[in-house]
Formats: sequence, C-alpha cells, structure tokens
Amino acid sequence: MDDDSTHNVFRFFTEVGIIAQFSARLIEKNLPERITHLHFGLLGHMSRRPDGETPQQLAYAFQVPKTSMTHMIRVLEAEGYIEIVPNPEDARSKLAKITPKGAELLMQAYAKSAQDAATMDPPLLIDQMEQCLEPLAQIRAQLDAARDKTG
Amino acid sequence: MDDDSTHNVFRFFTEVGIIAQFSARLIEKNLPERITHLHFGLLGHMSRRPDGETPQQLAYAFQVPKTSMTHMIRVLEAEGYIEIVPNPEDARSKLAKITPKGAELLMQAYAKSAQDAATMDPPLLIDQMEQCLEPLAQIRAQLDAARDKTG
DNA sequence: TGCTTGTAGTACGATTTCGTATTATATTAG
DNA sequence: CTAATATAATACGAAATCGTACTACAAGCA
Repeated sequence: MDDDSTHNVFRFFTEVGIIAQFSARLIEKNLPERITHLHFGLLGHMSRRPDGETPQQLAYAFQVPKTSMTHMIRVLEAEGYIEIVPNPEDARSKLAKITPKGAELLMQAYAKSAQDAATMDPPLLIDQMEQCLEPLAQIRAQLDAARDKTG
Repeated sequence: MDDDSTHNVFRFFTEVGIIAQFSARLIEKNLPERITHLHFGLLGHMSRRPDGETPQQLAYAFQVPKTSMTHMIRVLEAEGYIEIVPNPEDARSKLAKITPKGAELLMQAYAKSAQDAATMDPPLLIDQMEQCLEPLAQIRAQLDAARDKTG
C-alpha cells in the first residue's frame, strides 16, 4: 500500500470516528439518563428478532466483550426495556427480548432524533449520506469478513 | 424529511458507527496497555501543533467532557508521551505538548496499523474509502457547524 | 455411563468516563 | 482599584467498561 493510500485510509477512519461521535450524541440527547446509543442499537436489533437473542450473540454483533454486554443487558432489564428469559435450548444460556416499553422507547427516540436531524442548521447533507451508503456497506462487510478470518 | 431519507440517515449512522469501532480496534491492537485510539488521536493532533494546546481546546476538538480530557492527558503524561506545562498566557490554564517518546509511539502505531491494514484478508476496500472521503468531510463539517450554532 | 473438554454467563476488581461542586485566576463593571 | 462575574482545571463520587477467574451446563468420547 503506497503512502497516499495509507494516508487516505487513516483520514477515512478519522472522519468516520468523528461522525460516529456526533451520531451517538444525536441519539443520546433523546434517551433517558442511563441509556446510551449502544442500548438504542440493542433495542433496534432485538426489535427485528422477536424470539430474542443470547447475550453471546449480542456481544458478537455489537463487538463488545461478554462482560460489558452482561452489564448493558442488566441496565435495560432494570429499566424494563427488555426481559431476560431462560433459553429453552440451552440451560446455560438466556434470551433477551424487547418489551413493549422498550419498543415504545425505541420508536420515540427514533422519531425525536429524526426530527432533530430534519431541523438542523445548516441542514443535514442527506445526498452525501446516501452517496456513501453503498460503499460504506461494502467496507463494513469487508471488515466483518476480515474479522471472522483473523479475529 | 420523508421516511425514506430518515431511514437512510439512520442507516448511514449505523454503518459509520460499526466502522468506527473496527478502526478503533485496528489502532488499539498496536498501542500499549492503557493507551486507546483516543489517546492516539490526541497525539496526532498535538503532533500538528508543536506549541501545544490547552485541555479545554482538546476537550472541544475531541468532543469529550473536560473532566474526561483531564484524565486522558494524565495518562499520557504519566506514560511520558506528552508533557504538561503552564500556559504563559493564562495562569489558570496549561499546555499539553507531545514529547519525542510520544511522537515515536505515534509513528510506530501508525506504521504497524498501516501494515495490518495493507495485509487484511479480504483486502481493504481503499477505492470505496477514497470515494467516501469528500462527502464524509462535508458531512463532518456540516455537523460541526450545526454543533457550533446549537451546542 | 463416566470422564474430559468446551461453552454461556457472571463475580470481581482495576481502570475509565463524566456530572457536580470547588479552587484559582481572569475579566468586566462601577 | 474593587467587587462581581466568568472561566480553566481539577477533586470527588457514581456508574460503565472490560480482563481474569469462576461456576454451571453441554458435548464428545472411551
């Protein structure tokens, strides 16, 4: 990889890092006290999986250590946004499922954040975002694939 | 903003968030124990500002609370990667400057991470990254501008 | 079956994050 | 100049993160 490409890769990661921080702030502004953008992501993930997922699966999907996921799930459960039930297929395991209260929170935060995004000044550059969507998805898939090969 | 655009904005933020996590991992794999990608970012920032910057400026640039920045620069100082000196222009304030040891760490981590990036399997999609660079920079600038207006 | 090895989740502790309150210095008004 | 107000950084404490070690159950094998 030549110096120019290397520089561009780092620049890409830098921009992505900064934008990620902004988006986290945007969401968290519309979430209750102890709930972070990661919790929001968890709720969204679970809303698409009504049968629930194990902490292990969630930890893998969100790229956080198992112990961190244990803690996050506990917070969500303590606040009533998810429920944790035994896994009928494996007595060692559990399943985390979103509750109606969690679905409600998800929807509200989504709507409020969309409202915030729509009323930004200067306005959000949606065209540029859409233009990035496809390449970003490819990049993400590549990084995912590389992770599965090497760790 | 119509539903389609809203959906795309959230999808954009989701992809960006995941990629940011991957890049953090990539860098941190090549950093010592207590040093994170944020510290790496701080060192890079300071390397471009030989006169140093105040903790306040750094906190603003990296979008973290002042108290968090206090802690981060203490870690960097304790490890000898930066030095903290009084600000000659304001006795309340301080200046954080990168040390030779810090510059060395920065360079080494950069080189190693570039090497890792270059040898990924499947290979990194550099073309897609370069394709995103310009729009991402615009998006970042817009988010920055919106922050300065509203907070 | 009984044994060995592997896996899911958690207890625990060190470190980090970050909100609130405090201290020291600077700035502004009168 | 002096007093009032604002600002830079930090002390402190509550909560979050995550590595290591552990427990309980599962799976493979003799």
